[in-house]
Amino acid sequence: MSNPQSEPTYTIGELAREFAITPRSIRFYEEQGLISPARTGQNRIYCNKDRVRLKLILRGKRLGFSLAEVKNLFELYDTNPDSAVQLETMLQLTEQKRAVLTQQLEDITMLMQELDDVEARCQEELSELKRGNIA
Amino acid sequence: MSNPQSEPTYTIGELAREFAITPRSIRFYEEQGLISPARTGQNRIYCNKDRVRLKLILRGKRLGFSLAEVKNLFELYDTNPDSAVQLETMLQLTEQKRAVLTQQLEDITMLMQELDDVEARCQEELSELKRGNIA
DNA sequence: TATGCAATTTACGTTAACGTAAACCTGAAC
DNA sequence: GTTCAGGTTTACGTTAACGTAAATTGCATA
Repeated sequence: MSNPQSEPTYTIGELAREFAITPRSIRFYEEQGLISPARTGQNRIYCNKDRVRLKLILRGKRLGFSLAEVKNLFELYDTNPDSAVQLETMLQLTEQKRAVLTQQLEDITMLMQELDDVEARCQEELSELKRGNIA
Repeated sequence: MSNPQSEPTYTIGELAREFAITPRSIRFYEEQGLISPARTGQNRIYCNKDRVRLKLILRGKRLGFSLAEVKNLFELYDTNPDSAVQLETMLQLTEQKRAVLTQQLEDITMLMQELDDVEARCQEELSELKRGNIA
Protein backbone atom coordinates (compact mmCIF):
# COMPACT_ATOMS: atom_id res chain seq x y z
CA MET A 1 0.00 0.00 0.00
CA SER A 2 2.97 2.31 0.08
CA ASN A 3 3.06 4.74 -2.81
CA PRO A 4 5.81 3.87 -5.21
CA GLN A 5 6.99 7.48 -5.25
CA SER A 6 5.16 8.70 -2.21
CA GLU A 7 6.77 11.67 -0.49
CA PRO A 8 10.27 13.04 -0.25
CA THR A 9 11.96 12.30 3.06
CA TYR A 10 15.12 13.62 4.66
CA THR A 11 17.75 12.43 7.07
CA ILE A 12 18.75 14.56 10.01
CA GLY A 13 22.06 15.38 8.36
CA GLU A 14 20.42 16.59 5.19
CA LEU A 15 18.13 18.97 7.02
CA ALA A 16 20.97 20.15 9.21
CA ARG A 17 23.00 21.06 6.14
CA GLU A 18 20.09 22.67 4.35
CA PHE A 19 19.28 24.97 7.25
CA ALA A 20 22.86 25.41 8.41
CA ILE A 21 22.24 24.11 11.90
CA THR A 22 23.56 21.07 13.77
CA PRO A 23 21.79 17.73 14.12
CA ARG A 24 21.97 18.36 17.84
CA SER A 25 19.66 21.33 17.47
CA ILE A 26 17.14 19.36 15.47
CA ARG A 27 17.10 16.61 18.09
CA PHE A 28 16.69 19.25 20.73
CA TYR A 29 13.64 20.68 18.99
CA GLU A 30 12.19 17.20 18.97
CA GLU A 31 12.96 16.80 22.66
CA GLN A 32 11.02 20.01 23.26
CA GLY A 33 8.04 18.65 21.36
CA LEU A 34 8.34 20.90 18.31
CA ILE A 35 8.84 18.11 15.77
CA SER A 36 8.10 14.40 15.86
CA PRO A 37 9.66 12.67 12.89
CA ALA A 38 9.03 9.04 11.95
CA ARG A 39 11.62 6.36 12.58
CA THR A 40 13.29 3.52 10.76
CA GLY A 41 14.31 1.51 13.73
CA GLN A 42 16.56 4.01 15.46
CA ASN A 43 16.97 6.53 12.71
CA ARG A 44 14.81 9.57 12.26
CA ILE A 45 13.04 10.20 8.98
CA TYR A 46 11.73 13.65 8.26
CA CYS A 47 8.84 14.31 5.89
CA ASN A 48 7.79 17.56 4.27
CA LYS A 49 5.68 18.63 7.20
CA ASP A 50 8.69 18.25 9.49
CA ARG A 51 10.80 20.29 7.12
CA VAL A 52 8.23 23.08 7.04
CA ARG A 53 8.14 23.05 10.81
CA LEU A 54 11.87 23.41 10.98
CA LYS A 55 11.67 26.38 8.66
CA LEU A 56 9.03 27.94 10.90
CA ILE A 57 11.09 27.32 14.01
CA LEU A 58 14.04 29.15 12.52
CA ARG A 59 11.86 31.98 11.33
CA GLY A 60 10.51 32.37 14.84
CA LYS A 61 14.00 32.37 16.27
CA ARG A 62 15.10 35.10 13.91
CA LEU A 63 12.30 37.18 15.37
CA GLY A 64 13.47 36.53 18.90
CA PHE A 65 10.73 34.04 19.80
CA SER A 66 11.57 31.35 22.30
CA LEU A 67 11.08 27.71 21.41
CA ALA A 68 8.17 27.62 23.82
CA GLU A 69 6.59 30.51 21.96
CA VAL A 70 7.03 28.75 18.65
CA LYS A 71 5.50 25.61 20.08
CA ASN A 72 2.61 27.73 21.24
CA LEU A 73 2.13 28.98 17.68
CA PHE A 74 2.23 25.42 16.35
CA GLU A 75 -0.47 24.29 18.71
CA LEU A 76 -2.44 27.34 17.73
CA TYR A 77 -2.17 26.36 14.09
CA ASP A 78 -2.73 22.65 14.54
CA THR A 79 -5.62 22.64 16.94
CA ASN A 80 -8.98 22.19 15.33
CA PRO A 81 -11.11 23.69 18.05
CA ASP A 82 -14.63 22.37 18.43
CA SER A 83 -16.10 24.80 20.91
CA ALA A 84 -16.89 28.45 20.38
CA VAL A 85 -14.91 29.22 23.53
CA GLN A 86 -11.80 27.68 22.06
CA LEU A 87 -12.29 29.63 18.86
CA GLU A 88 -12.62 32.86 20.77
CA THR A 89 -9.47 32.25 22.77
CA MET A 90 -7.65 31.36 19.59
CA LEU A 91 -8.70 34.63 18.04
CA GLN A 92 -7.43 36.40 21.12
CA LEU A 93 -4.11 34.62 20.77
CA THR A 94 -3.69 35.55 17.13
CA GLU A 95 -4.46 39.12 18.07
CA GLN A 96 -1.73 39.04 20.70
CA LYS A 97 0.80 37.66 18.25
CA ARG A 98 -0.26 40.28 15.74
CA ALA A 99 0.38 42.99 18.32
CA VAL A 100 3.90 41.70 18.89
CA LEU A 101 4.60 41.61 15.19
CA THR A 102 3.22 45.10 14.70
CA GLN A 103 5.49 46.36 17.45
CA GLN A 104 8.42 44.67 15.75
CA LEU A 105 7.53 46.30 12.46
CA GLU A 106 7.66 49.67 14.15
CA ASP A 107 10.95 48.81 15.84
CA ILE A 108 12.43 47.80 12.52
CA THR A 109 11.43 50.92 10.66
CA MET A 110 12.90 53.08 13.40
CA LEU A 111 16.14 51.15 13.43
CA MET A 112 16.29 51.36 9.65
CA GLN A 113 16.00 55.12 9.89
CA GLU A 114 18.85 55.26 12.33
CA LEU A 115 20.92 53.15 9.99
CA ASP A 116 20.08 55.64 7.24
CA ASP A 117 21.38 58.41 9.47
CA VAL A 118 24.63 56.65 10.20
CA GLU A 119 25.08 55.81 6.57
CA ALA A 120 24.39 59.33 5.41
CA ARG A 121 26.93 60.74 7.85
CA CYS A 122 29.47 58.24 6.64
CA GLN A 123 28.91 59.03 3.01
CA GLU A 124 29.25 62.73 3.68
CA GLU A 125 32.48 62.35 5.59
CA LEU A 126 33.83 60.10 2.91
CA SER A 127 33.18 62.61 0.17
CA GLU A 128 34.77 65.29 2.32
CA LEU A 129 37.84 63.14 2.69
CA LYS A 130 37.96 62.62 -1.03
CA ARG A 131 37.86 66.37 -1.59
CA GLY A 132 40.96 66.41 0.58
CA ASN A 133 39.83 68.49 3.50
CA ILE A 134 41.81 69.00 6.66
CA ALA A 135 39.98 71.92 8.22
CA MET B 1 27.73 77.40 36.35
CA SER B 2 25.01 74.79 36.63
CA ASN B 3 21.88 75.67 34.75
CA PRO B 4 19.10 76.57 37.12
CA GLN B 5 16.74 74.28 35.26
CA SER B 6 19.27 72.33 33.26
CA GLU B 7 18.15 68.85 32.22
CA PRO B 8 15.66 66.34 33.54
CA THR B 9 17.29 63.47 35.39
CA TYR B 10 15.97 60.15 36.60
CA THR B 11 16.67 57.68 39.36
CA ILE B 12 17.06 54.02 38.62
CA GLY B 13 13.70 53.27 40.15
CA GLU B 14 11.93 55.80 37.96
CA LEU B 15 13.35 54.41 34.77
CA ALA B 16 12.65 50.87 35.90
CA ARG B 17 9.02 51.71 36.41
CA GLU B 18 8.72 53.65 33.17
CA PHE B 19 10.08 50.80 31.07
CA ALA B 20 8.60 48.02 33.17
CA ILE B 21 11.92 46.36 33.93
CA THR B 22 13.83 45.80 37.18
CA PRO B 23 16.61 48.03 38.49
CA ARG B 24 18.74 44.92 38.38
CA SER B 25 18.45 44.83 34.60
CA ILE B 26 19.46 48.47 34.30
CA ARG B 27 22.52 47.91 36.45
CA PHE B 28 23.33 44.87 34.39
CA TYR B 29 23.23 46.89 31.19
CA GLU B 30 25.67 49.30 32.80
CA GLU B 31 27.91 46.42 33.84
CA GLN B 32 27.94 45.34 30.20
CA GLY B 33 28.99 48.80 29.11
CA LEU B 34 25.73 49.84 27.46
CA ILE B 35 25.02 52.81 29.72
CA SER B 36 27.21 54.89 31.98
CA PRO B 37 25.11 57.17 34.14
CA ALA B 38 26.53 59.90 36.35
CA ARG B 39 26.73 59.53 40.11
CA THR B 40 25.87 61.41 43.23
CA GLY B 41 28.23 59.68 45.56
CA GLN B 42 26.95 56.14 45.26
CA ASN B 43 23.67 56.78 43.54
CA ARG B 44 23.18 56.66 39.82
CA ILE B 45 21.69 59.61 38.00
CA TYR B 46 20.34 59.09 34.53
CA CYS B 47 20.10 61.90 31.98
CA ASN B 48 18.09 62.02 28.78
CA LYS B 49 20.79 60.34 26.74
CA ASP B 50 20.78 57.43 29.15
CA ARG B 51 17.02 57.17 28.89
CA VAL B 52 17.17 57.10 25.12
CA ARG B 53 19.79 54.40 25.30
CA LEU B 54 17.58 52.32 27.51
CA LYS B 55 14.79 52.69 25.02
CA LEU B 56 17.10 51.55 22.24
CA ILE B 57 18.31 48.58 24.27
CA LEU B 58 14.76 47.38 24.78
CA ARG B 59 13.93 47.93 21.14
CA GLY B 60 16.90 45.80 20.18
CA LYS B 61 15.86 43.11 22.59
CA ARG B 62 12.38 42.98 21.15
CA LEU B 63 14.01 42.22 17.82
CA GLY B 64 16.04 39.39 19.30
CA PHE B 65 19.36 41.25 19.37
CA SER B 66 21.80 40.31 22.09
CA LEU B 67 23.15 42.96 24.42
CA ALA B 68 26.51 42.61 22.70
CA GLU B 69 24.82 43.34 19.38
CA VAL B 70 23.14 46.41 20.78
CA LYS B 71 26.44 47.60 22.20
CA ASN B 72 27.91 47.10 18.77
CA LEU B 73 25.21 49.32 17.30
CA PHE B 74 25.88 51.98 19.92
CA GLU B 75 29.55 52.07 19.12
CA LEU B 76 28.63 52.21 15.48
CA TYR B 77 26.47 55.23 16.14
CA ASP B 78 28.82 56.97 18.55
CA THR B 79 32.13 56.55 16.83
CA ASN B 80 33.24 59.50 14.79
CA PRO B 81 35.63 57.74 12.49
CA ASP B 82 38.54 59.68 11.16
CA SER B 83 39.94 57.34 8.56
CA ALA B 84 38.38 56.30 5.28
CA VAL B 85 38.97 52.70 6.26
CA GLN B 86 36.87 53.09 9.37
CA LEU B 87 34.14 54.74 7.36
CA GLU B 88 34.12 51.91 4.87
CA THR B 89 33.89 49.24 7.57
CA MET B 90 31.11 51.19 9.21
CA LEU B 91 29.20 51.23 5.95
CA GLN B 92 29.70 47.50 5.71
CA LEU B 93 28.33 47.08 9.22
CA THR B 94 25.24 49.14 8.53
CA GLU B 95 24.69 47.04 5.43
CA GLN B 96 24.88 43.88 7.51
CA LYS B 97 22.37 45.17 10.01
CA ARG B 98 20.13 46.25 7.20
CA ALA B 99 20.24 42.73 5.79
CA VAL B 100 19.14 41.31 9.14
CA LEU B 101 16.31 43.79 9.41
CA THR B 102 15.18 43.09 5.86
CA GLN B 103 15.08 39.39 6.63
CA GLN B 104 13.04 40.11 9.72
CA LEU B 105 10.61 42.17 7.70
CA GLU B 106 10.08 39.23 5.39
CA ASP B 107 9.68 36.87 8.33
CA ILE B 108 7.08 39.12 9.86
CA THR B 109 4.98 39.46 6.72
CA MET B 110 4.95 35.68 6.30
CA LEU B 111 3.96 35.11 9.92
CA MET B 112 1.27 37.74 9.59
CA GLN B 113 -0.14 35.86 6.62
CA GLU B 114 -0.25 32.67 8.60
CA LEU B 115 -2.05 34.48 11.38
CA ASP B 116 -4.52 35.69 8.79
CA ASP B 117 -5.09 32.08 7.76
CA VAL B 118 -5.70 30.93 11.30
CA GLU B 119 -8.00 33.82 11.95
CA ALA B 120 -9.99 33.26 8.77
CA ARG B 121 -10.48 29.60 9.63
CA CYS B 122 -11.62 30.56 13.10
CA GLN B 123 -14.11 33.12 11.84
CA GLU B 124 -15.56 30.65 9.40
CA GLU B 125 -16.00 27.96 11.99
CA LEU B 126 -17.54 30.43 14.35
CA SER B 127 -20.15 31.52 11.84
CA GLU B 128 -20.89 27.90 11.10
CA LEU B 129 -21.45 27.27 14.77
CA LYS B 130 -23.78 30.24 14.95
CA ARG B 131 -25.79 28.83 12.06
CA GLY B 132 -26.20 25.80 14.27
CA ASN B 133 -24.51 23.13 12.21
CA ILE B 134 -23.85 19.63 13.37
CA ALA B 135 -23.16 17.91 10.09
C1' DT C 1 17.42 58.10 68.08
C1' DA C 2 14.99 54.76 65.74
C1' DT C 3 12.66 53.38 61.76
C1' DG C 4 11.92 52.87 57.16
C1' DC C 5 12.67 53.38 52.29
C1' DA C 6 15.55 53.43 48.24
C1' DA C 7 19.76 52.64 46.63
C1' DT C 8 24.34 50.14 46.58
C1' DT C 9 27.82 46.08 46.07
C1' DT C 10 28.90 41.17 46.10
C1' DA C 11 27.98 36.80 44.97
C1' DC C 12 25.72 32.77 44.01
C1' DG C 13 21.48 30.66 41.53
C1' DT C 14 18.67 29.90 37.33
C1' DT C 15 16.70 29.18 32.65
C1' DA C 16 17.06 28.54 27.67
C1' DA C 17 19.31 26.68 23.91
C1' DC C 18 22.23 24.37 22.59
C1' DG C 19 27.78 22.32 22.48
C1' DT C 20 30.61 18.53 23.33
C1' DA C 21 32.26 14.15 24.64
C1' DA C 22 31.65 9.13 25.28
C1' DA C 23 30.14 4.85 23.92
C1' DC C 24 27.39 2.39 20.88
C1' DC C 25 25.03 0.55 16.44
C1' DT C 26 24.79 -0.26 11.38
C1' DG C 27 24.75 -0.61 6.50
C1' DA C 28 27.82 0.09 2.54
C1' DA C 29 32.48 -0.12 0.59
C1' DC C 30 36.91 -2.03 0.33
C1' DG D 1 36.29 -8.97 8.20
C1' DT D 2 37.15 -4.36 8.97
C1' DT D 3 36.83 0.23 8.24
C1' DC D 4 34.11 4.20 8.18
C1' DA D 5 30.59 7.69 7.63
C1' DG D 6 26.43 8.78 9.63
C1' DG D 7 23.17 7.99 13.11
C1' DT D 8 21.76 7.00 18.19
C1' DT D 9 21.38 7.86 23.43
C1' DT D 10 23.15 9.73 27.79
C1' DA D 11 25.01 13.08 30.28
C1' DC D 12 27.54 16.81 31.66
C1' DG D 13 29.34 21.68 30.21
C1' DT D 14 28.44 26.49 28.66
C1' DT D 15 26.77 31.22 27.67
C1' DA D 16 23.55 35.05 28.11
C1' DA D 17 20.59 37.62 30.80
C1' DC D 18 19.11 38.33 34.38
C1' DG D 19 16.87 36.76 39.60
C1' DT D 20 17.58 36.69 44.33
C1' DA D 21 19.53 37.09 48.75
C1' DA D 22 22.64 39.35 52.16
C1' DA D 23 24.83 42.98 54.12
C1' DT D 24 25.59 47.96 53.96
C1' DT D 25 24.62 52.96 53.32
C1' DG D 26 22.32 57.50 53.28
C1' DC D 27 18.43 60.35 53.83
C1' DA D 28 14.02 61.61 55.68
C1' DT D 29 10.56 61.35 58.95
C1' DA D 30 8.29 60.11 63.29
